[in-house]
Amino acid sequence: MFNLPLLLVEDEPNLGQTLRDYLRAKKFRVELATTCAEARTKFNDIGPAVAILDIGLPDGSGIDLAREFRQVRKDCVLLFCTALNDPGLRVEGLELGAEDYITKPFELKELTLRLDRILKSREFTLHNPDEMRFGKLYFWPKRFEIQDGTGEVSPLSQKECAILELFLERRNEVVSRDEMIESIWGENSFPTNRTIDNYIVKLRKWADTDLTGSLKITSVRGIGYKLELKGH
Amino acid sequence: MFNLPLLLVEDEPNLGQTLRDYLRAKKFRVELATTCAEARTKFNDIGPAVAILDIGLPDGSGIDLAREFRQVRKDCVLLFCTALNDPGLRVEGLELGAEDYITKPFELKELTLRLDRILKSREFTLHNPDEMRFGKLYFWPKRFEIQDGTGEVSPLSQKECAILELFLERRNEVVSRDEMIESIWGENSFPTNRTIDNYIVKLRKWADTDLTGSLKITSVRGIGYKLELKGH
DNA sequence: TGTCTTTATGACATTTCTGTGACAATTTTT
DNA sequence: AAAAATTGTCACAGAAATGTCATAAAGACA
Repeated sequence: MFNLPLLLVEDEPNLGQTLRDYLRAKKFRVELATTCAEARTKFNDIGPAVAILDIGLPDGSGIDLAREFRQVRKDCVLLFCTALNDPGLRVEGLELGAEDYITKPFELKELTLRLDRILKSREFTLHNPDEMRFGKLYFWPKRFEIQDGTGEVSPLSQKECAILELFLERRNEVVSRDEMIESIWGENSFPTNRTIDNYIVKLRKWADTDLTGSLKITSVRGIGYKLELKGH
Repeated sequence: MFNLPLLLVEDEPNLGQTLRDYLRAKKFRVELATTCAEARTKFNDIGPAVAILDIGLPDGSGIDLAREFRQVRKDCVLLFCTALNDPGLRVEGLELGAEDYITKPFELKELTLRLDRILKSREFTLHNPDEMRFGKLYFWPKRFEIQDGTGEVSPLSQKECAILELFLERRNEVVSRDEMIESIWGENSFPTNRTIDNYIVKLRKWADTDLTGSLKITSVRGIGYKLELKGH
């Protein structure tokens, strides 16, 4: 149903894994991190639409983490969950734009009820973001525009847009040709492989301008392509 | 600004009055009740858009109260605030459709932050403005007039107005032909593509007078048009 | 009624997109 | 090492969408 990327940051292994499994059963694409450092890496990997953050982490505070995430991805749903029932902290979290703040102990059901409520109200926004960012690439789907690593903004055609959106929704994952065709051309249309390759050529023009060379469209022979950010 | 009717149910006099004053300062029309009985009366009196309920009341539970209110007024925003940090109760409250659940102690700021967030998501802020501005373009929808980059004011026809309004509501975003037709002509009318193109021609006459050339109507092939302000 | 505006449409030139083939480069298989 | 399969890239042509003008129908207004 959803398949939204979700980052779960929780240092207590037991709780973390329980939550992860539970959220996966709820059809989220969950990555679990146990430290701030790991959280940063995985944040860049999956570009989560939702982040559930423990506040007390071994190498830092979830609040600081949230602040960083906010800068990168404005529309990411932030949710704190912590044992500290400290009014000051709660205010700080909410001022940061956190969607919610759950105090331990809580029941799994409470978490999902709160999540459901948030997601319901933001369903449209989550699936129609104004801006998508990946490395130095900025993409504005509603504007049909992209900004490459050099800062130049260029218009995109309908198809270019659709393909780029696919790649950014599934960043770092391989998207097969069949999936592209089905989701963009529809089942009744059968473009040549060359057609897709050509759009890849075009998209590479933008991706390659990330001068660090960390953003790449890689071909996976016989399957399809992936847009990946290396070196994090 | 808001002046929304709000029912506050809190039996502790000190906290109740503080909250009431604070919320009044925030431009809510607040009624304070200290018992379930009083709450029922005042609920019927003011028909609140928001109800903030303490759970532990002298003559009953805020949860039961909420259940009654829900039946009468489905769209009322319910917000529990209580000293009991009981996961079971929280779940019960949220299942009832409560918008949020605050645990004491909390800061006033937290309450308003949460309120703001809820109200924002319900978009109480919608209104139709007298004046819309974009770049050097001024548009007065109620007067059917536009002022272009040269300062000249011109009258607009009904359709010109409607289309311009759409563009200004969604500035910088692509508006599809279908959206325009649906929102302006209605679903039963099927104007030719040429029809829309021609209105675009007319609107461009105004947009192009922004001599800096930063205001433009751009076509996105196969989709529609966008009115964009470049260089900002 | 006659004039003026609004609205819708058609004709035609122009632009842009899109898909494809040709061929080179690369990887895999034999 | 050669052959086969896949992918990278370019250029091109047909198709489709758009830009623009002229024009006709339908109202509005005096």
